[in-house]
Amino acid sequence: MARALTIGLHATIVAVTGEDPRILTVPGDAGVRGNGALPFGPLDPDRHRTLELGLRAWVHEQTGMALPYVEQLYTFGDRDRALASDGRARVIAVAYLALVRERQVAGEHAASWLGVYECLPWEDRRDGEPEILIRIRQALAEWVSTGDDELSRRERRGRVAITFGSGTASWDNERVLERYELLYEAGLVPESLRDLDGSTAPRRGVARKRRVAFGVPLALDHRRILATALGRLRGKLKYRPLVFELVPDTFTLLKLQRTVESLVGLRLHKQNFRRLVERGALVEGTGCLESDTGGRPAELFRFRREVLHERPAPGVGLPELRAAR
Amino acid sequence: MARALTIGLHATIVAVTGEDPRILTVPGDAGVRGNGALPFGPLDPDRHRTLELGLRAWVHEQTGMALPYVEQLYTFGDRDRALASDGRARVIAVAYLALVRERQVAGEHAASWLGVYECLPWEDRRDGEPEILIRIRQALAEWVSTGDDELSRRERRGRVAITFGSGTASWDNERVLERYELLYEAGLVPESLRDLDGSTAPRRGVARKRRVAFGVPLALDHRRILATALGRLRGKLKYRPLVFELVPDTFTLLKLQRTVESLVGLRLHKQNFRRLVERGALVEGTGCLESDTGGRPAELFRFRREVLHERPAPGVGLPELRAAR
DNA sequence: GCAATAATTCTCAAAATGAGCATAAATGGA
DNA sequence: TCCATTTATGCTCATTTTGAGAATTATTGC
Repeated sequence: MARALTIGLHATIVAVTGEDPRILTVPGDAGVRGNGALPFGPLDPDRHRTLELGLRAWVHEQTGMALPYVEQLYTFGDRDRALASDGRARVIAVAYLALVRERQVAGEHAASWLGVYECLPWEDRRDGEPEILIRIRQALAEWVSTGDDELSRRERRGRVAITFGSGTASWDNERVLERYELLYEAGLVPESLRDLDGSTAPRRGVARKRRVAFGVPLALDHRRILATALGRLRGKLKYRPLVFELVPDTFTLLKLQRTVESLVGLRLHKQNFRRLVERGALVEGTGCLESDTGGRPAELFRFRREVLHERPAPGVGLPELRAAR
Repeated sequence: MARALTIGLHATIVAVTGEDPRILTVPGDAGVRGNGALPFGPLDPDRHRTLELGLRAWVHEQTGMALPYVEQLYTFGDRDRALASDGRARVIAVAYLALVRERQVAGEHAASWLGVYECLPWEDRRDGEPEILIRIRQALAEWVSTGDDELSRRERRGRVAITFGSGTASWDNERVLERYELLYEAGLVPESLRDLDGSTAPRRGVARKRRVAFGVPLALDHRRILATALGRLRGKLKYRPLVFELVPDTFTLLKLQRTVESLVGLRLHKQNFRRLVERGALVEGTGCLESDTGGRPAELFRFRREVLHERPAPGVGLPELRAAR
């Protein structure tokens, strides 16, 4: 009989608290769930009629949370992806992205919120280039220079330039996964070492013996899943009105902007942001005002759900997102 | 012991021949592979190091084809998705999209090309609205009117409007899957009937007893996978230079345009298409000319692979694709 | 040499984008 | 009370990007 197969259902549950994007994590078991893990559990072919229902069931069990917005993200199936896994079963992971409004976790559950940028600190450029990038660039330069031959070095240099930008070259805020995977390969992230240690067949091309390690890791390959989720979310924000899943029913335009900024990791031009949102007829004012703004009171808006039924690509939200200067 | 799990690896292999997008199909076994099927086979946890490698292995075995471009599409896991499947094992499908240049299938393999728009005829709007849409609209109108109560009818009407456009409302060429699923639910596609027949637990909400049936079906849920693939491809063409996977090394700009048009199902403005491609520095002229154009000879161009290393979002290709009038 | 057929170049108006200035409405001191 | 400060909101303006089409050029088949 061939090796057994299991399907893990994984949830990246994102909320934005204040100006911080967070994900919901469950405590780590020894080994498997080292530093906190995404909520996950195996698909039960008998109980779960669909993958998404199975995911919702596990999330509810582990965190008490019901998920209003869920979309499938990616299916991870590399043989060595679940090294820490006990037995010899091959574990495939189907990962989902869920968006919820900021809220407390019910007391009985051990789940807790973790800042996205604690895991991926180099992704937050709202205050300009974060200083950690200086050290990352240095470490990457070293990795480039330790390529075996000129060809390999050139290839490495190219990849660094595309993902992390070179000098003047620009930063593509959607390439979250590519940046993470580059760091992984360069051995600049604890997971690379961890995976190498227990592994009989080390991943191809992963550098050994490095000591620097950027960002807080998660259990297993969950930081990779998080990177996938953040990249997807950043992309989709630009053409679908997803932000509204993350803010309360009524909100000021600045609050909306801050929420978007926190996710895309960039500052936006205030007046133009407002223009976009209003031109797209995505929101409508409630007469009410929010007074504790620190200045002139701001009007409270609500999402016009109708747009979903009006325009064919209801989305936008934020087309042509670019950094404000 | 719980029910067994299997993972099927499915490939939607797209090529464009002349002005016709096609997919590669393998002959249908009795039952499981009724009208031709996408190439697929189960993941072998022992042999296949990654899902993608497993997919490539199966495709090569069944069609002799090596795949230059492959991307993961979606994972389908509904319990009733593989009704025709023999045993009681639950089959999850991981579907991939592959792009290849037009070419013959090696003789020894039974695979053959099938027109995408034979399966999804309502998706081709290059010559304006195809007439089949008249009949589809009629059938959908009937489906709307047979809703149980006013609420249900309104909801149905809304969905029809969003997906197939209502009167003046526009047609979103990316909503391929939503259109297919609507037809499925309305019982306007052979699969709905087929699935209902053998089913002990019929899908929720699927209408029974209809006789109209639009488009050529594929085995199992493969037409659903095809719809997913076409939608994804249409979306991605707009911001990534995928077309170049589908055309020969050198091509005229019109050939490039026809290839894009065939996939997006719309006509484009010739001069503007050229401007986009050239402004994006996606191509460079070879001095050579193609003479059998029927008029003035056209210059042959080639894809500038460098752009992948130059710009961060190398893509574009065709932003803001809209129908030419 | 002439009509027909396409490729290729240019124009031009309309819309969208990027950036910034100006004004309005609150607050907290002096 | 008046003023500096703070933020919301409204408006302008140069630049780019679309969308659409006219004009020009190079071949082929009579």
